[in-house]
Amino acid sequence: MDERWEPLEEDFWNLPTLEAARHLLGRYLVHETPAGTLVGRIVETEAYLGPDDRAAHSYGGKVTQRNRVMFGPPGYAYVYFIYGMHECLNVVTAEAGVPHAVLIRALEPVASAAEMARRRGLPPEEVERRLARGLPEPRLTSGPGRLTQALGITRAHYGHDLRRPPLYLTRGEPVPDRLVGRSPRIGIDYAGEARDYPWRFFLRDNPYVTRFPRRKPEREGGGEADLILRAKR
DNA sequence: GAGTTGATCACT
DNA sequence: GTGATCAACTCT
Repeated sequence: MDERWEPLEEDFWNLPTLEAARHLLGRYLVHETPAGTLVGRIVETEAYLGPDDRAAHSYGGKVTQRNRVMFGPPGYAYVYFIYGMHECLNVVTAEAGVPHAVLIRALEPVASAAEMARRRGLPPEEVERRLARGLPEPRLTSGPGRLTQALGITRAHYGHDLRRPPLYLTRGEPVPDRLVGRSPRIGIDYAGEARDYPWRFFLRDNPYVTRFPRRKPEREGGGEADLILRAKR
């Protein structure tokens, strides 16, 4: 039998946020739409641990219209709009009152890639051909703004329970530690000391993981997800 | 390196 | 309420 499509274990939502971010890797994100069931496998995440994390929207602990769902119980969607054009999806983690969330940064397409291509403004047949040949098509779902566009996720999903259709998580294909990489988070240079926290998790050598913008790998291998430290400022 | 608009914040 | 600032990004 195929466990990939089973619901997430219910005690997943009891995990501390950094473990949740690590163990979201390999899971399937499923969106059932009239145009098809869009599915991607999570290959990159970032943890945001307010109120002490300067990069988190919940930094400082103040509840706003935008961040309020982060303060609620885990398992719900925090979708925000950024740079005037992109939507980003987070999974709320940690118990109510602890404003943590995990940003989904990249997916690997699993089903309905042609429909994802349409939504992304890419030629569906061409994309399907590439994927059928085993070639990657990162423009589909590589990046937090791209994957929401590909799966049709918007602020209309704000506060949605990610255990329920039409948008939910399943067990997917679990990932062993040796395939997990770790690094500082992307795009938060303003966040002071928090910019160096290694709270980004990704699948090693997966073509859908976003590139490293500003750091060099320090070392290789290692059983436990090993650290990649920033080179300079 | 520019684009684009909404959320937040410091004020009136 | 009003206006300034700037963002957990993407594409050229």
